[in-house]
Amino acid sequence: MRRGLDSLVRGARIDAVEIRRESCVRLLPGGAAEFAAEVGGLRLSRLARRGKFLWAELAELEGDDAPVLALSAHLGMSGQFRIHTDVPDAHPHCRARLTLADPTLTLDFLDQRTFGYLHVEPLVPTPDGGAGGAGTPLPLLPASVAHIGRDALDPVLDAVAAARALRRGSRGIKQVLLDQTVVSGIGNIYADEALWLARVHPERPAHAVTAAQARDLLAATREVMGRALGQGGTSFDALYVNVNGESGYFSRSLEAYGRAGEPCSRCGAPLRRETIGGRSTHWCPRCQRRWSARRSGPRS
DNA sequence: AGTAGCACCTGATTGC
DNA sequence: TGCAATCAGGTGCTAC
Repeated sequence: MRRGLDSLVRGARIDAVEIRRESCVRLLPGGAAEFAAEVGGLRLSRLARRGKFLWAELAELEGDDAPVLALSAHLGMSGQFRIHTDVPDAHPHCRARLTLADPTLTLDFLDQRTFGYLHVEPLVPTPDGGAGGAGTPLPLLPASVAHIGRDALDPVLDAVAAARALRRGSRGIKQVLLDQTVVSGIGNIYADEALWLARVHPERPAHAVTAAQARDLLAATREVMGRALGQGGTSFDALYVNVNGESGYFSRSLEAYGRAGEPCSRCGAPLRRETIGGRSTHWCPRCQRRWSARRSGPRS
């Protein structure tokens, strides 16, 4: 989504804002009026993301002052950005429409479940030195993004520190993978896929994960997310599409997620599904043991 | 401080 | 056919 937006809207001027559902700008005290007043007339500059948070730096039309504001967004469960070269009738789930100039485009924010939002906020320095996540490194992050950890695919991610952080606490390792303050960008599907690839049980307490497993998990996460990105994401239906309304293909490569009852491609055991921590969780009961397999071979 | 539980929403699908 | 229950890719707040 970031790549698609960057290639199409970078540099465009925001000429008009139509908030079609007030709650999509709920983080602003002044609501739709404040949003429109803040972003109107500014230019969408670099598009960046960290984890699932996406933003555009907002540049003044003239002068080359460093941007101090960002138009940020979170897609929640069902958010989409769609770009049109004309002005079509708005989709029923269209929550906001930005009219852009230079180039002339219609940028729609769609969100069926309305957990997503648009926001305008200052860019602030971050304790970790700041990097824009996968994509262009940035010195600053939007204030609401400053609390999350570096993206799993961030080239500047400290893998040693991240692996150590994954092993802290009593929570199941899947919960820790989903905790965006540890490493960001890992969602429910990618957590299940990474755990399957690294052969780690989702409920293993974080402190019982070995250093080698933590390294494997991080590597598996990067592998899975990198491959998914290469295939345009894991979209399976019209709710999950890129800026042109196209679906990704990674759902065809899933090994665990959504495959309950099907044989594990490694060992043939039927995959299990259970709700863990409120999230649907899929794993192979043979490859992914809650506790390490008993040491084999003779003891001395 | 760390963690579990729940609220926030709409719409598609499933089951009676 | 109709209606209610269930489920969905995420985050953040509150209470313990």
